[in-house]
Order: sequence, then structure tokens, then C-alpha cells
Amino acid sequence: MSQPTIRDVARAAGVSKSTVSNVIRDAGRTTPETRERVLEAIATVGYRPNAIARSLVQRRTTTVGILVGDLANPFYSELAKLVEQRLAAAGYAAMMCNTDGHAASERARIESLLEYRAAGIVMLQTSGEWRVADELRAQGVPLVVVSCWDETADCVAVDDAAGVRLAVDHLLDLGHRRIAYLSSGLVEPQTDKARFDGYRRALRGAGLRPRNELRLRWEDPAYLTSDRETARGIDALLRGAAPPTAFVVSNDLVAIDLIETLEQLGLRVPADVSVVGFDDIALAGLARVSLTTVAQPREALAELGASIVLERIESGPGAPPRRVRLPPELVVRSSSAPVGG
Amino acid sequence: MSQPTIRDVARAAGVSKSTVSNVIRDAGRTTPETRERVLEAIATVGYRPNAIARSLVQRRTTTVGILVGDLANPFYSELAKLVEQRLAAAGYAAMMCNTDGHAASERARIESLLEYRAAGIVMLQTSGEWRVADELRAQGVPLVVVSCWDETADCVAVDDAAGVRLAVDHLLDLGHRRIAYLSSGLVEPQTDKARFDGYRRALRGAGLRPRNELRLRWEDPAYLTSDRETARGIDALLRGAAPPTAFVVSNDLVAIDLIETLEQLGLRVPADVSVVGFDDIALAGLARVSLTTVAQPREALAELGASIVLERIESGPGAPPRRVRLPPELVVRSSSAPVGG
DNA sequence: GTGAAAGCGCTAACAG
DNA sequence: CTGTTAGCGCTTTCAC
Repeated sequence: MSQPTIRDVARAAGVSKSTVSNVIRDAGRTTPETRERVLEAIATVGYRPNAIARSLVQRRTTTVGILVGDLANPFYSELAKLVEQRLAAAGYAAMMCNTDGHAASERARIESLLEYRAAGIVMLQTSGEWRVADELRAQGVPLVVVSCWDETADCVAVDDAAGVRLAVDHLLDLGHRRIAYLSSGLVEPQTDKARFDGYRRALRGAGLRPRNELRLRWEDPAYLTSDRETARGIDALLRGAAPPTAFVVSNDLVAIDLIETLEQLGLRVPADVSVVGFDDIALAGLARVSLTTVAQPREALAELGASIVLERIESGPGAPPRRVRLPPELVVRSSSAPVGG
Repeated sequence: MSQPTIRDVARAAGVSKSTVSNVIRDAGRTTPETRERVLEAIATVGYRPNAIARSLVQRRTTTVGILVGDLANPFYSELAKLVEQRLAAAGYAAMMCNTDGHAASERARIESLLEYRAAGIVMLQTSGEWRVADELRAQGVPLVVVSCWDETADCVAVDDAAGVRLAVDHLLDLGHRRIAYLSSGLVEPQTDKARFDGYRRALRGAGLRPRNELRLRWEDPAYLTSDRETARGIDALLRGAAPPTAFVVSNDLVAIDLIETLEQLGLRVPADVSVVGFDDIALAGLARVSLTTVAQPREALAELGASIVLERIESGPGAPPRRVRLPPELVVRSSSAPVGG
């Protein structure tokens, strides 16, 4: 036979279904004795509530979707873990969806979450290629975007411009004047734009003019596998007339990749070139890597992100938008040093 | 109003609920015209099937649980990603649960998955502290354990003993004779045992006697944060009468930690001491890290793990147990070198 | 080919 | 305080 139902419990305890339901949800008032009998019956028949049936009748689930671009990226997997833990603590289950960053699969995954009637959705990284937020709002499903700024939805992210400014100021303090900016397909265009703006403004603030040839982009970041074309580009840049003495990189993974590339080209980091990353993933702290970087407050991002969806789920729509911007922090390690070695 | 139901579609198309259901599932036979009308109605009312209702009536979900010890561990997050992708491709949703490696939370998470009536469960790492498999078998929920050997359930794992033997043989070839074994709380006791056995047998095979003082254990691995006590232990060992010239470590993360510790103690790797890890996480391949290690076939582990649960879910119980052991592969990088530098 | 009817397991009024 | 009733949205016989 299949799983025992509330009905089996009722029979075993000699009461009605509703009484059983009442003691399970401890709603209504039940005599201690009946309650006891029901509890016993539950134990003897080995009853386990059916969340599916409950969801159907209540017309709301306790499932929230977590959409993540690349779960193999340590920054996101850590965020995902933290969000999941917070949700679980509140009694929600997390449906995890890896989107690969493609709008198409993002769409498909959201469609699927809607069929499962997810009570809310947390996105870590969004393709930004279509109006997810509007779509979900139309369905009445709360959405919060974590770790990247989104004008159309609740979101919690680090202050990207301020973070990059921290990085640039640090390099300026070290005497660097020709500071390049390297971005990558690993960060959303929106976020990248904000970070680049921070870079530009920081330079301007120091009376320096951002130069176009110092803005680089690693289009298809093969993540820990330096690609040759970019390496050549960097090589050319460094052999040019006014080579950069430092790089601000929009992402730790790419920063580490850059360091590898530089060292393959025979340059020493930080003696010849300084590199500053963004994120402060665990890897950056390794003695062998020791990357100076801008740390994102991951715990806070996850905690707030989860809290906001839960709040929206539980207090219904109509609450004012919540957009939180958290302060970044510079972590100085040994990939940056005074200019000129 | 809330989401449109099959009933709204029926009304809009001027047919019955069952006819709509038939075209959705394309079961039964429907006239092309009726079918067309229904499809149109679906589009106009904006109908989206309710997976919850469907699951309830069919008494089976298309949800599978993924239990992972630590999603922040890159080895597991990559496995989790691969498993999720495979499941999604087959039309299943993944409920992700981080267990922290504690039996208590593992239990709680499984309880929750059972309430959601998960159709199957994939475990990446198990606490091994209670009989999960029996519990689940009693409930009729397929379980497959990925990446660690489990006698009581379907499982797919690398051949641990063979992997460590590869590592030891490599070190023997390099002339090492005093080879230490360092294990850690990061790997399940079961797995650790198998790996240690491989180590012992490999030594014996070379006519060497495994010595107790060369077996170390990093009890509470602070993962990328060398703890002092262990550092002292290693220091003592290396200053002893017959210090090891090489370490086989049961896990890459710990191997990297060990390298950091050794370098802090003033030893050079691999000049003074060789280190071989296990897993081949992305990190190990970084030029700055360049860890010689035993690679696990992650894609194959994930692919097989997912395929096996799906098979069990779809073909019901009674199928013979499936226990797959995959061959490991040695990846030689620069943390190992001939003895004596 | 299509529709009517009977639930899946549970909750939520509402009577008693 | 407990039981009866009426569904939640869908699938699935089984008549027509």
C-alpha cells in the first residue's frame, strides 16, 4: 500500500479527518486526550503530511526557486548555499535552477518554476535579456535579484561603483597612473557598466583621463583557462607605448586568470604589474594566489535576499520596493604593490 | 483573479475539462479542429498547467532532491550543477538541500523531501551516521549516492583505493619512500577508509611498511584556513627522526591547505616535500597552485548518478542494485618532484 | 471523439 | 471541542 493519509490516522485514532488536521496544524481547540490519541495514531501508522495536497488546497506552496547563472562559480555557489539555508530555516524548500546565463534557459526554468507554483524566486545573476520582473509581477510571484542591481525588481547588491573606486584609489595611492580596466562576460552587463563607471569616476576624481585602449573585455571567459587571443591582446597592450602598470578586474576569477596570463608573458605580479579583483572568493585568500580584491558581503547579500522574498511572500504584494545597496570592502593582499616594483 | 485553470480553458474553448486535459497531455484522440480551438483558448486565457494538482492526482511528482554536504565546496557544487542539468533535461525539478554534513540536518532535509513527495533523491556525500537508505527504501523513494561508495544503496563513485594507489605509485616512482597520508573531516569516513587502504596496499606492494606516525588526520578542516594545532603536528613530524618526503592527501582542498602550512613552516613544495591531492577541482589547475592530484570523472559521476535515479523512478522498484565504480586518473602537475629536490 | 463523474490528500468554513 | 461538507486543479476510467 502507498503512504498513509490523514484518513488512516483518523481511523486509527477513532476521530474525524478534521480533528487530525487540527492537531497537525495545531489550529482549533482540541482536548489534550484527543490530541494525544491522534499523535499516537500518527506515530503508529507512520503518517507523514503530504505537502503537495496541502499546497493544492491552500493554493500556495512553500517552495522558492533559486536561479543561478553558474553554480560551479564559487561566488554563486556560496550565495546559493546561504540563501538555501535561510529559506530552509524558514520552512521553505529551494528549487535550484542553473541557467547557464542564457536567456532561453532562464526563461524555461522560470516557466517550470511557475508550473510548480513557486511562492517566490531569488535570482543570483540574471541574463538581463528580457523583462523577467514584469513577467513574474504579472503572475504575482515575488522576485528578488541578489548580487546585481536591477531597477525593475526588489534587489540587494553591493555598491559596484564604490567598490571599484576603492580598488582604483588603492592603486592610485600606490602611485599607479596607467590603470587598465578588464571586464568579462562572467559579470552581467549592467553590473559591469556600474563598475566601469566607478573606475572612470575614480580616475577623473584624481585628475586622470580614462583612456579607451585601457578598457579591455574578456568576452567569452573560459574561466581558469586563459584564452590565447586575449593573451595576445594583453601582450600587445603591455608592449605598447604607454603600458598599464595595474589592472582593475571586474571579477576575481578573471583576475586570477589575468595573473596567470601575465606570468606566462614573463611579467611578475605585483613587481611589474598590480592586479586587483572583485568579489573576494575563497580562492583569492590562498597564500599562493593572494589576490588584492574588493570583497562583497556575501552573508549579508544572501540573508537580505532571502529575507526579502520571504517577507514579500508572507505579507503579500503592495509592499514598497526594496532595493538595498551594501558597502564593499577592500582586502589588500599581495597582488598589488607600489608602481615600479 | 488567480491563475486560470483547465476549467477556464474548457469554457473558453467550449469543450469539457477532459478534452482540454487530453490535448495538453496529448492522450486520447482529438479532432484536429477541437485541438486547435483548445490550443487557442490556452493561449488567450494564458493558461499554465499546475504541476501541484497534477502531482496530487497522479500521486507522483517530478521533483528530485539533491542533498549535498557543502555546496560551497567546489567539488560538490560542480557535481550538483551537473546533476541538476541532467535532471532538468529530463523534465525534473531539483530541490537542493545543504546538509552541513550533520546527520541531524540531513535527516531533517530528507524528512522535508519526503513531505514534498520527491520522486527520488541524489546524495552527494552522506553523513553515514544513520541508515538513510533503509529509511528511504521503506518509503519507496529511490536513492542514489554519488561520489562515495555505499553498500546499502545504488551508488556511483570513483575507485578510491585505485586512485590513491596511483598517487602513491607516482611518488614511489619519484623515489619517495617515507610517504605520509593526510586525511580530513571533509571526506566521509567510509571514503577515507577506502583511500587509506589503497595507500597501505600500495606501500606494501612496494615492500614498504606503512608506519602509524605517518598517518595524519585534519579533524576539523577549516577549509582554506590552516589551523595551528595541525600545523604544529606537521612541524613536529617533519623535525622528527624520519620525516616524510611526500604527502598523499585525501582531498584537494586539504592538500592546498597543507601546502600553505608547509610553506609557512619554511619548506618548499615540491623541492623539500611533494604533495598529491585527490579530486582535481578547478583550483588545482591554477598555475599558482599547480597541484598534482587524482582526478575524479565528475561529468561521468553526475551523469550516471542522475541517470540511475531517473531509471529507478521511471521503471519502479525491483530493478537490481546498481553500483558503479569509475576509474580515477592521475594528473601530474608541479607539487610533486623527485625526492631530494 | 468527447464528456460526466469520481476522486488524489488535504484544509477551512460551518454546523452540531 | 469535534465532525460534516465542499472543494483546490487536475487525471482517468467509463459511458455516450
